Amino acid sequence: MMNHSLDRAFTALGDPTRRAIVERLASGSATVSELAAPLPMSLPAVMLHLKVLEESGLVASEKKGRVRTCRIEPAALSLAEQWVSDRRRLWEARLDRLDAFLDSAAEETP
Amino acid sequence: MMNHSLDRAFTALGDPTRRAIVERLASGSATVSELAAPLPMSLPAVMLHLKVLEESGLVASEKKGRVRTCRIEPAALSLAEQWVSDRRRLWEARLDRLDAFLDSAAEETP
DNA sequence: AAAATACTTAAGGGATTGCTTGACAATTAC
DNA sequence: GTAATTGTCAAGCAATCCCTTAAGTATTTT
Repeated sequence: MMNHSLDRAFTALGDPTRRAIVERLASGSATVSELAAPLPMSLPAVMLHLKVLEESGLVASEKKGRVRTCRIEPAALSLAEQWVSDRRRLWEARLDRLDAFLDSAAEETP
Repeated sequence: MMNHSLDRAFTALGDPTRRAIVERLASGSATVSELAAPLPMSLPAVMLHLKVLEESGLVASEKKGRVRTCRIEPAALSLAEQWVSDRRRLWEARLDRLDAFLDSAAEETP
């Protein structure tokens, strides 16, 4: 499965500026200017980051008048979260089985 | 907090080859050659991906004789998972509060 | 000791990323 | 209607990324 949307989601989250944007949006919607205000870069640069976030599906936005308001898209976050969670659980299940094996082996040769 | 380790973890997971490696390792440790076998690229290329994964903390490895064996490092996976989870929950809690507000508002003007 | 195996390092090249500045809408306020 | 606000587009540039091939090193195997 050539999962393009996970590519984009994880790559988007790999940049500290974009994570800061997601962090800010997690506590409520915000306009482009509001998002840009605390960031140490030009407005066009922030726009580019927002574009990446939108293409990844992590963020959505609507323009009303001259103001664009952005919000989290929880489904995409959930997808990324799930991928990591599934792999970690699979690995940990393996470890559990190994522990169980070692324990039973120890019982047999006390 | 300038979270460098999350940068590396998410960026690492943003590449499909590296996700394929993590996927493979989730179901058990493997040598470099075993990891490289199904991948459509040269061995040195795979080594570079492994280097990125190790620097991100997602994967660890040990060399015994001439064979390097790689394994998942669940703590780093957990960290990434947690970051996404926390933001999603924060956002969803907001949505819940909004629903509650709309419900109570509807009760007051029936 | 020679050959095969398993990995590693180095050099380089083409594509992508993350910014910048400058110019240009489109909308709202005065 | 003029000016301020808010966002967008375009060109360009330095750094990084992902891969290649070629040439090693270290460890078995025969």
